[in-house]
Amino acid sequence: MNEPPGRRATMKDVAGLARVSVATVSRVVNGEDVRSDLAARVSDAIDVLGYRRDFTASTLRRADRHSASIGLVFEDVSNPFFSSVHRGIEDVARTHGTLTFAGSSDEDPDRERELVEAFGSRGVDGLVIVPCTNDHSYLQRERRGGTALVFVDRPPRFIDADAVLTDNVGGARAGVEHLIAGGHRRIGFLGDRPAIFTAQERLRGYLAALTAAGLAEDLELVRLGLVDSDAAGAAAKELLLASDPPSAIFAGQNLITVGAVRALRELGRQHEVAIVGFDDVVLGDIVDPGISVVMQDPYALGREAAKLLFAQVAGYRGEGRRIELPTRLVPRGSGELAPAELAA
Amino acid sequence: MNEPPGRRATMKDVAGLARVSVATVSRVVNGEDVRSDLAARVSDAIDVLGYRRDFTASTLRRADRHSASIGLVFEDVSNPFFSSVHRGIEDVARTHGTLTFAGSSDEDPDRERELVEAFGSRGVDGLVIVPCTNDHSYLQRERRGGTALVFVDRPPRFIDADAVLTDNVGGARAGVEHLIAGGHRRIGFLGDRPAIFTAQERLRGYLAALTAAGLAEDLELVRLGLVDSDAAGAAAKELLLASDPPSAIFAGQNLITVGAVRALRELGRQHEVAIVGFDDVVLGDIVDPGISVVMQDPYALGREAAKLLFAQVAGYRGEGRRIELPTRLVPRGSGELAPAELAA
DNA sequence: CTGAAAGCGCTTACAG
DNA sequence: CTGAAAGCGCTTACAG
Repeated sequence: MNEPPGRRATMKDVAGLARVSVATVSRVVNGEDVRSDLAARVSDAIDVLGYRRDFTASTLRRADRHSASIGLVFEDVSNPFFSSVHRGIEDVARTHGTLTFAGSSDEDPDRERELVEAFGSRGVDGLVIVPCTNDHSYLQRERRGGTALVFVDRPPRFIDADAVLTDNVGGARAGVEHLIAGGHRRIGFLGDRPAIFTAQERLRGYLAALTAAGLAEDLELVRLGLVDSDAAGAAAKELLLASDPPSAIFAGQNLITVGAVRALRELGRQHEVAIVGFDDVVLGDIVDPGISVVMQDPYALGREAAKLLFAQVAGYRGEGRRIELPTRLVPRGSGELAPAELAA
Repeated sequence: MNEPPGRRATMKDVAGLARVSVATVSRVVNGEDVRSDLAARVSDAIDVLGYRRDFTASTLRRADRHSASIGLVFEDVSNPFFSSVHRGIEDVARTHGTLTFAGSSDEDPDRERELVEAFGSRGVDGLVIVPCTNDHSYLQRERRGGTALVFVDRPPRFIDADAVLTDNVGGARAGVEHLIAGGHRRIGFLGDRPAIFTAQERLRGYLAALTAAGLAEDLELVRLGLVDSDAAGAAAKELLLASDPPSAIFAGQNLITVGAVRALRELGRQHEVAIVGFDDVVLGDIVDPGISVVMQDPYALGREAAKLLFAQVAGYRGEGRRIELPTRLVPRGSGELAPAELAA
């Protein structure tokens, strides 16, 4: 580590060594036509000096002004759902020679705005955002500055923008209908914070399934605001230990499913109480019983969002587009347990 | 989406509206002392124009030349291990007002170098890298340019740099010794590609445990190059269906553990063959039997790496430092199954 | 404290 | 095709 950090070579240095103008160096670096002997001298000088162009400086002066970077705002980069979205975006961005900034909002609106601000001040070409704010009109400023904008997982509010979503209502409804078809009449719902769009939608799907089957909704069976696995586990226990407990549970999200499944095991009732979860969970096929889930495709969510984003960067200026990706019900055992009355 | 993307306001625009020089606007933006009436005019103009400083342009001219951005090179941003490292780095970077680029190399040396190149040309202040190349001397160029550099999960080769690693040898050894203490004499090893440092080290730990116990090593029991869960599952089956099969398995990594556990279930032998895995796996406590693991702490790996990185950014220029984080053995059932001879 | 000027590293009209 | 000059948006000596 002992070498002093020397100054990085500049185009001027290269030009001096190659005895040409900086304009010529610029042309060589950018692959424009240059007389071959000059080009050779420039290439040699570049090698000797270990020169590399400062891309951000070039962005400042270039006609397109593209930074070839985009910013991603997730709830948490380490949540498997979002990290798959991330990878989907990265793979598309790579084909556009674009690098990705990523950051976690932790569902804090201030953090979200700070990230957008920081990305914006670094001149990103676009923003992919999983919003936690209620009002997204503040993003109008980025839009006016020419920044592309796509929402993923949750839709825009008070701004017209592209969005890529999962069919949350349909997915939840299919999961709950599956339980109803299995004979269940009392089905609990464990959900995330009601402020979160996907949590609302999945609750809607749950209620729609009940209504369609002519089942009364019992708000005693609905628990919201479950922020992590532990909260979900506690809520599941409460539900099951109450009088007139549900015979089945619909879990609104991966961490909630994990918590609920743990709770069932702790009560020793994993073979009695049915459960279907939204989102796949690792090892869900190996647990006994296997965990039935409504799968969504986070990688595709990211990939589609990135495609829309780069269409904007390339010039698309139409109305906000909306893509809704389907879900898939995967029965593995836990969702196929019969209610106790029938089993007996 | 219909508004035309207007030009972004510049300092010059603000200066014009506020009837001051751009130098004064710069001073206000940077919180330096400015006469209060001028400062007020500038603030008003900033609000009216929706002005925001171009941070990258300021980096070009600023004395410190810091871009307040760093680049992360992972194997895969969506692998739960790396995404936890990512989050650990992000949380420290945030306290330094620094944004993070992230990219996936997929164990492709060319991809790794491309990412480093791209980050470097965008002037990142530092690089945190999980290398897949054999020779890291190419990073000397970044170092000379003043870029901070920290290796995480895998050590530097042919360059002296800071590194944050897990005690892979000790962790694997402890896991295998646990199986030996349970009475196992034939223990299989399922490992990742032998080119990967952590795979080598964990194999070393496995062999060290055998040697210390006076057990002969049988290369028939060692399967390497398992790139995903499916490959690991196939290798596990092969091992168990051979003549003279092992009574226990040590799995070198989270995806391998998942594949091996699936294979055991498919063979219906999950209650007969013991298994210990390196890395925790989601729901590992819920499967029957629970999956015993050697846990490492990816979040801490990221956090410590980022601390070293920012120490360099702040001026540290000493020898390469090395931090090795301990592992923790977590028995959950699968690692405590007795060998068949004893059980019978 | 304030402003005019120079300059960070680069690209781009503009002459030649 | 090549080079001198201007300028991208900003900060920083330098005079006043």
